[in-house]
Amino acid sequence: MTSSEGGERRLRYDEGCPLGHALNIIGDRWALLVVRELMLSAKRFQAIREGLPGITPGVLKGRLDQLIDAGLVIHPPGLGYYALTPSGRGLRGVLLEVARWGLTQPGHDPRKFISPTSAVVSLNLMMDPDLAAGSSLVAGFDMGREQFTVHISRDGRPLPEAVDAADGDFVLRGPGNAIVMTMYGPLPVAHMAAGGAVEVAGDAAAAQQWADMCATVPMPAAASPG
Amino acid sequence: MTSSEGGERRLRYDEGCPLGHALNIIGDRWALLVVRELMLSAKRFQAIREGLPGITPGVLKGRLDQLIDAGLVIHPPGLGYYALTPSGRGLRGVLLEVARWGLTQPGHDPRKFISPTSAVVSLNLMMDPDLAAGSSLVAGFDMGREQFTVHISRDGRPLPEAVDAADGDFVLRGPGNAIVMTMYGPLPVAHMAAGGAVEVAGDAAAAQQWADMCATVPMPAAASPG
DNA sequence: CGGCATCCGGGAAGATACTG
DNA sequence: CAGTATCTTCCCGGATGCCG
Repeated sequence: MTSSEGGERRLRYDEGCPLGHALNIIGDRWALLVVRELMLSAKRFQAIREGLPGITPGVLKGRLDQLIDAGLVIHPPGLGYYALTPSGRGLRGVLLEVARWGLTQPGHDPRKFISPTSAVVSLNLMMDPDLAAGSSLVAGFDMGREQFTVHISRDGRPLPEAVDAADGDFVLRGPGNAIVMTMYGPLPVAHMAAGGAVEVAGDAAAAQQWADMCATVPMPAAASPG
Repeated sequence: MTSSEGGERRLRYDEGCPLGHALNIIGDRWALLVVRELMLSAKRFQAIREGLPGITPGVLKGRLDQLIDAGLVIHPPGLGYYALTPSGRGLRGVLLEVARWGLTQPGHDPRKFISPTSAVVSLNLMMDPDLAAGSSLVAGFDMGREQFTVHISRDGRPLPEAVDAADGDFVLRGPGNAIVMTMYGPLPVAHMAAGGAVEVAGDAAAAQQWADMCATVPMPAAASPG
């Protein structure tokens, strides 16, 4: 009962299929969301909780133990944080593919809580590589406890990095929702800033340039004034 | 209680994140495996069950109802079969991405049951597009009740099709496991056929050519003779 | 206070038997 | 063949309490 127990005991799809095997490991409730929260940085128990509204300490502990047993997460004794292993980081493509499909499904409401990590990870879905390729813009996102600096790779993909203090050509400050609405919503950045949803520091034009490199999702009304 | 109930009532991750939204729809136990079974053809209740060892009628019915409510599956009244909608077929990439990751995880045992559909879907993971591109080979897989003919696209991807009677340059007959072991295992096709695991009809050399276009997974001992 | 362990209630999943 | 009915088991979610 040290914490290393319960590996693949439960939820066993008794199949040779790699899909079944994968789902034996990451098919449990909350599992993929826990992985998402750790995708960009190691975190302490409480920090993970803050990104997963509704999860209880017991369930989170259980899921973390399972992920540790499966080799996706490590928890160095005495240091008190949790981090992904290479196996866990290998789930990035899965996360993005599932989220990409989720975007196509009706009922998606971006006004609900969006965790800082989630907001930054979804950049990988929204940013258009063709538009972003070659850009040397650096974005900063300050969502309170969690802050990120995002560079752009040569082929136009965002390279997020968790930092202590967000920095870049511009910095957007606000909750995850507001940041997402500002970057992916139909309204210009200046309008969102004027509305008080987010605070823009640095080069406001650069912020708008960045938003223009991202796909636009329609907001379910109430976001755009008549 | 017609069958249209229970949409997103349960398992609600109350998030705006597209990942959470997706998992609200396909995060339930068995859900993705049910989708997999329908990926290549419409099926009747009992046929779906045969591809999901361990599922009980009640659970399968519940999952199908949920998928119907979510718009991923249709069940034309009176006809008695279930089929994917375009939304459901859109999960193909998710299935493959998850399975691809599953292949990298230790503990994967291809000797366990592999459903016919699963065996053919995994062709998308194992076939090397560079090796297969330009090939005009057509494979047939006869796994009893379920049979498939597989062409190869110009860019080297397999194009499976469920058929009544498998046909092609060669036809492999046997259970899913044996077919998978023959195609992706380290041993030559002729050896597997001699061992009685599978039966090869048609051009045996073509069958070996096909196997050579696929990646090889190591079998967990007992498959390769000392 | 953060990081859990424990206890309890509700409900989904598993097993089995049965019916239209 | 396509489910339904029932019973049991066990996970999830909520609250509380311990412990460094």
